[in-house]
Amino acid sequence: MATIKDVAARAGLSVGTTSRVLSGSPQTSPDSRSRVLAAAKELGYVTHGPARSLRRARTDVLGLLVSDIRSPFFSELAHAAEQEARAHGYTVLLANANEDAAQADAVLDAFASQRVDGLLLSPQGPQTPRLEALLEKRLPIVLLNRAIEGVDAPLYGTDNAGGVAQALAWLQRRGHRDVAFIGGPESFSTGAERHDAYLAGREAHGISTDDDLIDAGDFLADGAAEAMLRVLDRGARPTAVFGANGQTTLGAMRVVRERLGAEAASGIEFVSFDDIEWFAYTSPPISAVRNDATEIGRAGVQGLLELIDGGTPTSRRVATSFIDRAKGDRA
Amino acid sequence: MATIKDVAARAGLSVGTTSRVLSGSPQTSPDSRSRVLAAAKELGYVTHGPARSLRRARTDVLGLLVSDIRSPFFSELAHAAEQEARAHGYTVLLANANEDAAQADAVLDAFASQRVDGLLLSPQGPQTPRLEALLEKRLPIVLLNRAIEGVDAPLYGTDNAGGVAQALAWLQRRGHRDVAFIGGPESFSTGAERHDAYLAGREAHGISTDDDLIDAGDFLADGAAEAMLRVLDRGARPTAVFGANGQTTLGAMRVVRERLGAEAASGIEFVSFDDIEWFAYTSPPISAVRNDATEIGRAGVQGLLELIDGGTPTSRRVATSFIDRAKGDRA
DNA sequence: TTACAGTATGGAATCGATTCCACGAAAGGC
DNA sequence: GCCTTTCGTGGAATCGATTCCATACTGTAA
Repeated sequence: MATIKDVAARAGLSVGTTSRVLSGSPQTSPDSRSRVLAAAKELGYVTHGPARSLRRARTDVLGLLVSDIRSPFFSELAHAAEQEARAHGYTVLLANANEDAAQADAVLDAFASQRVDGLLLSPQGPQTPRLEALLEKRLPIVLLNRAIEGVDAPLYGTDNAGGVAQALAWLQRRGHRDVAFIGGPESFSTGAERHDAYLAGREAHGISTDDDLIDAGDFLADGAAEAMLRVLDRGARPTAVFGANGQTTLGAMRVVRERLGAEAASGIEFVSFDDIEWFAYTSPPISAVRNDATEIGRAGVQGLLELIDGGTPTSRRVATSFIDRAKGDRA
Repeated sequence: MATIKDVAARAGLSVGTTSRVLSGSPQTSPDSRSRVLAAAKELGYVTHGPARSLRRARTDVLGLLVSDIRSPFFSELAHAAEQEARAHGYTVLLANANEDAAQADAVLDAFASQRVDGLLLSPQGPQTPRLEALLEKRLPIVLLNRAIEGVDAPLYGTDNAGGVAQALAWLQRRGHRDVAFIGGPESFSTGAERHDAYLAGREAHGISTDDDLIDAGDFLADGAAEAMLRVLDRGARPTAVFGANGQTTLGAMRVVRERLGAEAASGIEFVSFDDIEWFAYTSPPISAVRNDATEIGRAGVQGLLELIDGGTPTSRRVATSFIDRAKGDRA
């Protein structure tokens, strides 16, 4: 591989001048500029990133840690983040934590060792020692989607309260009174926020305040199924079910179908926080609050870059949209 | 940030010895080992990756270039690749090419500059100059899922012929004779392989060889819809439709519904190359050949690591499985 | 003509690690 | 008890870039 020394030799100039040309310094003559560029091209020279990073004390690399890139929300977010980062000359290191604190810590170590310029973090559960160490070292960090207690970093996430309000408005429009709400874990800020917003808003939207209709799972299909089962076992017979995330709605739907039969199930309307492409294809189709993962990813990178540049970006809640898939009037 | 010099000073040893301890060289005494490790811990020392990379001429970073991480196939593949890489001490740089050659070239430049130790490439279309340059520089590269003409790199991908055979067997079992096949672009090796396998196998499975039943799109829903439309416009009335990838099947299904009505559509059986989670929820449910993206990602990384170690890994086609979602007997 | 400002350049120090080399001390062989 | 390995260590060179500093040169003003 050709180094800057080779380029300098071929151009008949010093490495100093060569470096200045290659990094676009104005302190260069047109003559040396053309000679250096020609030599670089002929040799197929590519800057040695690690060497440059060593000297400049920055890597132009951002770390992105998500819990699982396979989730549509995160893959959309990762796509947007990568595009936005690239548009600003940054490259993205990707890692999955798989909801496992040990793995998250290992990743944070690797990111720290790579000397990423900043971190996009979609945290799982609580604060970890590594994270604390990085914060102390003043590594620029932004949080995506979920907050972490005790971590004072800008947060870019869904407007959970606004999303729940959209769902409540829809439930009211559809004339539902007996609505089952299947929430997520209180330990996730998303779970808590959606739950709180629902409790705070239901009465104003003409929805029963009977707490028998409310239960919570773990944001996964099976946990949600158990929660839904508990609701039905309490004798509640809702006309609509509101799942606090995509998997939750699915799990709830499965149980309703199994316990009440497909016919009864198709008389019940479902609404989900989190839209999944194929909710249009279920029967009945599921209406949903759609997260704007693209905008969250983009905003997260922008905020992080601002932080890297020494600015003080502010957290932002990105608005949701509502996808109404209900057919016809309710009887 | 603490450097190895700080650690050495604190431990009262030279940087040489300190480095040996930290990188686990056997040439160290138990005494200096414990002193160095204690000092490192106290200072919160983290190896400076770029500096290490500069000296060692390797980065322990792999580049992963996919066309779009939002596709379920790629996000599953990326997840598996990242996990496998991490298990071997590597970190993964992720980039999306968005089916855009210019963007792919920009990414390859960035990867080259970062001096990734190897490249996992899910190519779009043909060879690009950058790729050629990297191959000439003998950068270890493996291809994922699609081949590129003229590029002699190990390929880890789906067993397209085997998958088509599974679909053909199913079509035969279900007693279909008039089967519409909506293919993908011939310029993609996946499109060409699936198409060829279908043509080669249909007769032996009792399927009509009428070419009016066959058309091709661009592997996207809209292009597939147009292809399906052409088939119907030719007067063909298939009892089953075989889509050469997930989006293709969806586009075809949409057109069948729109043109023949939902009732007629539900009498037609669909089978897709590429399984998508929610094919279970469509009506009628879609049977599918499932790609083992996880295994492809894992095998790709293993092959790449072998290549990096100077070995000569061999290409591998990963077997598909078949998800039969057909209900009951056909009349 | 002399002095001075402004540019372009070469040379050298530097970033933070790894690794080669040489040296002293301890251990083993006769 | 002397000679030869072996082992641990310190010091220095090195990786490939960037950037500071000093210098040479150009052109302008007094």
